[in-house]
Amino acid sequence: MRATLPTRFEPAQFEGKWYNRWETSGAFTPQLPSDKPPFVILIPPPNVTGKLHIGHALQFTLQDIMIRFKRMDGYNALWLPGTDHAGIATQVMVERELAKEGLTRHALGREKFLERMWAWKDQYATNISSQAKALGASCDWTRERFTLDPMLSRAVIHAFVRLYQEGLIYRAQRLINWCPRCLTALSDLEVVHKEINGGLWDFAYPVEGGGEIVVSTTRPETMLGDTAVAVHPEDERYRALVGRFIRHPFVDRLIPIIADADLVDPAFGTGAVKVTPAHDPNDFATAERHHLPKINILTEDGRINEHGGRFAGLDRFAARRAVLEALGELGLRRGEKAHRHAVGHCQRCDTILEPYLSLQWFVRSKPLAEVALEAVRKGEVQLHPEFWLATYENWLTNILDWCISRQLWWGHRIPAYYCAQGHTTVAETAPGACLHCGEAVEQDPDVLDTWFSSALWPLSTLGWPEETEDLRAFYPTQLLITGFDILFFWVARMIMMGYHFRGRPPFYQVHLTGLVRDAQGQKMSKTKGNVMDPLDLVHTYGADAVRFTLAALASPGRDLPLDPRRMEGYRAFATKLWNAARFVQMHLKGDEPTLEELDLQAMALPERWILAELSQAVVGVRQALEGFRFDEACRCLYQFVWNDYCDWYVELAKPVLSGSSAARSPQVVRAVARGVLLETLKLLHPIMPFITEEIASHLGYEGMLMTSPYPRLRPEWAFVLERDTFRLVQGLVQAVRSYRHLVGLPPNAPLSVFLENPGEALAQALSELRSEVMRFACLAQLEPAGDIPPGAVRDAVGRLRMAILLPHGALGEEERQRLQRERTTTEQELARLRARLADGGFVERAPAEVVEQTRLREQELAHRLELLTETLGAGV
RNA sequence: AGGCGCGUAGCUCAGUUGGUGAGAGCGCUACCUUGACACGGUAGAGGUCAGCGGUUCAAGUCCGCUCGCGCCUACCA
Repeated sequence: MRATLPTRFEPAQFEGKWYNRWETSGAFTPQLPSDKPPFVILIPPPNVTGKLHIGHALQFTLQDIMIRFKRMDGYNALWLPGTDHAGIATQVMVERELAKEGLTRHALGREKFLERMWAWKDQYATNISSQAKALGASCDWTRERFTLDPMLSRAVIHAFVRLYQEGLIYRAQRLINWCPRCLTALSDLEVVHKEINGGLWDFAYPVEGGGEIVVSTTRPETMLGDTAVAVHPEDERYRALVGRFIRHPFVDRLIPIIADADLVDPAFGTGAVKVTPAHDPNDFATAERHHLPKINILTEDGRINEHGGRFAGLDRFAARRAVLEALGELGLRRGEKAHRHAVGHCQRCDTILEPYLSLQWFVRSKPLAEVALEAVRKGEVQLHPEFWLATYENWLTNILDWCISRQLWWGHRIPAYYCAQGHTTVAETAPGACLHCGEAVEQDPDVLDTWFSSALWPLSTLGWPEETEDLRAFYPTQLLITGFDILFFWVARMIMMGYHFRGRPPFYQVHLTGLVRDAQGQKMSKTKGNVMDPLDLVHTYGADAVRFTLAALASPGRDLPLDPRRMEGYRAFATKLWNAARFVQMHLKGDEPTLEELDLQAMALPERWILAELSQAVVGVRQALEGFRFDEACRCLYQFVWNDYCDWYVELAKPVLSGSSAARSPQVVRAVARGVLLETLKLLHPIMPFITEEIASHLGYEGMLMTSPYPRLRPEWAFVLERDTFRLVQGLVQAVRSYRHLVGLPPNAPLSVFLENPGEALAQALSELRSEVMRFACLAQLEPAGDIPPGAVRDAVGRLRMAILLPHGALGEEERQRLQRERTTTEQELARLRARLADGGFVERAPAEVVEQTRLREQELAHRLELLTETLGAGV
C-alpha cells in the first residue's frame, strides 16, 4: 500500500525526485511522427552572461504552464530550450575576468580568447539549465540549443548570404552609434536615451570679408569637424551671408554658409546652425544634400584625431573644455545656458555614445517590415495584450536600416571576404580567392549583431535551412511568451525573418509579460539591492509556491509587484492542499471506485454539489489558460480548493468517514473525496507540478499527472440545480453563525432555527443534510416548516425565510442598531429596484432575463425587509 | 513632441462584449488549542470605483475633457 503523506509539507523532499522521473520518462520529448496536433514553444534564450533572474522565472513558469496544459490536453508538446551567446554582454564579462589577470583580448589573440569564451559558455549554460529544472521547466533537453552551435551558425550564415544576394543586406559608410568604450557599432535599438543636464553654448564664427555668425551647440568640440554653417533660406537676418565663407579659427579650412530649410528652424537659438556631417545624423543628411565634406575628428576610443589640429589627442570631454577656452581667448564666446536634453548611452556599459562615421553592414529593413506589419494587422500573428499592436505598428512603419556588424570577436563572423583590389565576396564557405579578380582574400573581422541570430531562432533551432523533420513538424510554432521590452529587438525581427525565409510566421500567438518589480513597485536592480534570486525563493517557499505566485500576479499588461508575503500566502495554499490530501488519504481503504465508475443517480447532495463546483472550476481554468489569464486560473483553483473542497466538502465528509453519520455511503464519500481531489490535482498540475504529483502518488494514482489527460467538462457532473440548492444551505449555515456573533454568543452556544416554507428542493436537501447543518451551524433544533415561536428573530437568506430563537430571548441595543442599519440598506435597495421596475424603459428594453432577475431580487428583498421589520418591531 | 498604459477597500490587484446587490489575497478586529491543516477555523470592519461632463432604460465598464503616475518611441542644434 502507498506510503502515508508526511505530516509536514516539505517541497525539497520531493521536487528533485519528480523532476528526474519526468525527465527520464522521456515525456518532455515529443513523438515524431505523431497524430497529435503540435504545440510548440521556443524558449526566449537567456543570455549566457550569468544566472537567471526573477523575470526569467516568470516567463519560464508561464511557458511551462502552457506546455504542461497542452501536453496533458492531447497535443504533441515541444518546449525547446536554449541559450544565447549575447555578444557584447558576454564578451564584456569575460574581458572583465581577463582584466583581473592583467590580460586583454588583444594580448591573448582571437583564438585563445574564443577558447576562454567557450569555457565561460559551458559553465553558465549548465547553470541556467539546472535553474530551469529547479523551477520544474518541462523542456525537451534533447533539443537544447545554443546560438553559436554549428547548426545554428550555419543558418545565420546562410541567411546573411541570401539577404546579401537579394540586396537586403549591404555595406556602407554611414553614421552609426559608436561606443568608445566597447569599441563597436550598435544598432539604434541598443541606444538608451537619457535626459541629462547639459549646456548650450553660443559662439561666433568670423565671416570672411567682415562680420560674424553666431551658432549654438551642445557639443562645442564638434566644431573642429564643421564643414558648413546653415541658415534658413527665408531668414532675412542671414540672407546676405548665404554663399559667403567662414575662416575656421582652429583648423585650416574655409567653410561655406549655406541655406537649408530642412535642417534649420529659424526660431531656435540664433537661427544659425553649425554643420558637422561626420558627427550628427541631421548634419550628415545636410551634407548629402549640399555635397559637403564629412570630416571625422574622433578616434575610435573617443579622442580628437589628427583633424583636430592642436586639440588632437584630447579626450572628447577634455576637448570640449579646451575648445571653449580657446574660443574664449579669441573673444568668440557669445554666451551659454543650462540645457536639458536626451543623450544616447550604451545599453551595456552606459558610456555616452558618439554618432560615428564608419563602414558597416546593414539590413534594408523596410521590405521585411512591411510583411511583418501586415501579418499582425491581419491577425495571422496575434499579440496579447492587444494594445501592443499600436506600438508594434508605430515602430515598423518608421523603421530604419539595421546596423548588424559589431567590432567584437564573440559571435557569428561575417561571411564577407575582401581582396586588395577592394572587391567583396560574400559566401557561405570561405572562397580560396576573390571571385572577381582571383587575388587572395581576407575575411571581415567583425561579427554579427546577436539579435540577427536571435531573429532566426525559430528557424535555426529547428534545423533550417535543411528541410528537417523538426522544421516540418514544428514550424510555425504556436506560442511565444516573452517580455514586452524585447518586442522590437526580437519579436518583430523574428516575424520579419520567419516570413522572409519560410513564408510563414514563426509563431501564431505572442504573449507579452510585464516586469517583475519589488513589493514597493520598484524596478529590481543590483544597485538598489532589491533583486530576488529565483533559486533562493524556490528554497524558501518551494518551486510550486513560486510558480503559483508568479502566475497569480501575471495579470495581462501589468507589471508584477512581488511581495514575499504574497508568496507566503501561496505556500500556505500548498500546505492547505497537502493537509486536505492527508485527511483524504488517511481514510482511504483502497476499494474506492473512480468517479467515472460511480452511479451518479445514487449520489447524495454534497457529492453532486462538489462535482458541480468542480465542473465550474474545470471550465473556468480551461478558459483562463486558453486566454493566457494565468491570474484567473489561479484564482479559480485557489477558490475551489480552499473554499469549496476544504471548507465544505471535507467537512461534509467527516461525519460519514468518522462513522458518526450513516446517512451516506462511506465508500461513495471516500471515492468522491479522492476522485475530486485527483481531478483537482490534474487541473492544478500545470501550475504546481511537484506537489500535485507527490499527492497523487500517495492517493494511489497510477502513472504521472504530467501525462494524464487534462480534465474536461462532463455535463453529467454539472448538477446546476443541486449546486444552487446547496448554496442556499450554505447561506443558512452562514446566517446562523453570523447571528451568533452578532448577539455575542460563543461559537458553540446552541440555537434553534425555524424555517418557513422552504420549498420542496430545499426541504428535501435540509432533511437529507439535517445533522450536518445542525452540526455546522451548531443548532439545538432545526424545524423545517414548523410553527414560528413568538419572539424569534426573523430574517431571510435568498428566498428562504427563517427564524432564530435566541436563548436569552432579547436583542441587545448594539445588535438592534446593526439590524436597523441592515433594514435601512434593504429598504434603500428595494426602493431602487422598485423604481427601476416601474420605469417603462427598463422593462421594455432590458433583456427579459435581467428583468426577471430584478423581480426575483425584489421579492427576496421585500421578504427580508418584512422579516427584519417584524424582528425589530416585536420588541424582542 | 508623439504614442501607450494606469488611477477600484490600509497594501497589491481582479472586474471579460455596459445588465444593475462592487470582488480576491494580504493586512486589520473579535472569537475559537473543533482529530487534515494555527502556513488553521468562524464571523466582521473597511470603497463618493481619481475628478467633471455626456451617451443609455442601465456606466467601475462606452465617449469627451481635467488632474496625477508610469512606460515606450523621437536627429531639434
